[in-house]
Amino acid sequence: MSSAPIPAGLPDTDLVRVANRLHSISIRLLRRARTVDRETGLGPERLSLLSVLVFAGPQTMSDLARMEMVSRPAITRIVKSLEAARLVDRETDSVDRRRVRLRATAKGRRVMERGRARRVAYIAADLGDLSKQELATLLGATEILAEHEGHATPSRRDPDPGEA
Amino acid sequence: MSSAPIPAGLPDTDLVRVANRLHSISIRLLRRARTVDRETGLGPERLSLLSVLVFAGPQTMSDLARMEMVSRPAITRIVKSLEAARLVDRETDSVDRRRVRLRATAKGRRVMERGRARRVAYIAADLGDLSKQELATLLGATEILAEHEGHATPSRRDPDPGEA
DNA sequence: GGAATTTAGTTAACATGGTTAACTGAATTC
DNA sequence: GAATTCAGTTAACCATGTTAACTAAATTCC
Repeated sequence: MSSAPIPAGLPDTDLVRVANRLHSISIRLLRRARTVDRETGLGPERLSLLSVLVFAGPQTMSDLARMEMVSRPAITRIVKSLEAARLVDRETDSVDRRRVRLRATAKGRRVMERGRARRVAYIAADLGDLSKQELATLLGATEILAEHEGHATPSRRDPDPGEA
Repeated sequence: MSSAPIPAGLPDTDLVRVANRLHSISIRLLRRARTVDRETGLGPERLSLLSVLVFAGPQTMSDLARMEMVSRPAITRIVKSLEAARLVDRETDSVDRRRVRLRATAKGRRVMERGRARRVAYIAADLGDLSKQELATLLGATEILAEHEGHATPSRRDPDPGEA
């Protein structure tokens, strides 16, 4: 009963079984990890946007909207509040003056990094009782999945992964 | 470049590396899977609540609030809209008439199940180009993680390096 | 070169979901 | 049986999402 059943209509193959488990596991893992985010004083949307700027570097408003898969007005507002908190700053593009380049400030990077450290520490603590053997299997599996990210099938019209 | 770096302040052990990778992988996996949820016509909160009722069976308002980690008023509102859509129905507890038992309707179960099938199919398609060998590793890893769910350590407070 | 169009971003009006505080009514305690 | 506790709702408010309409800069095109 540790895993949810294969959804009706899908074949019970190894591939589907893995997909199904990864799905359930990811949901629970993130749900738990999220509980430590309170200490950042930021909601999920701001944290996510900040994380894009920290890990993917400076971006324009439209870049962020695409990456976060939300509308530009939504980005305008979130950026505004992050600027007010001095976590992000903006600079008008000197070539195309319509464009705005957003960057995480040093404070923004610090907040982000500490938040992620808390999450990862939390997850690690949660995995703490695994055997050496099990850990080795997980290391291999996460290697595969992380590698797989790079050449993920662009088969569908999915816009952009984007961190967090 | 496939995985995010270990957050500053954490030791570079296998355990932390696995935790870190699981974190990044889960974020990206769910973010992509979520894109197919549009077809359900429901937002994330309603879907999540419906999924609890489908997979964990009937629950009271307070149960749901606890499980979803939101306030009871928030649950009241979401349940109301799910009832309006005939995805959920309520029944007053005959013993304790303060309590309300919420259940997914047949329609609710159908919507939920199809939504999950779409997600899992999407993830499976995304993993489609893995080798037999890799798939075997993932199968083992997900088995470990799914098993591990049961006895998750309710972590105590982590050492806090002090934010600026 | 200048009008028309496209592009980047903002503002406005609105819907939804989160919160806390205050309320209603049922169950429990004393 | 009065006081308290408990389950759920309502109200007022804040944050975030949307679309439509706007401003201003860049580009197209005659």
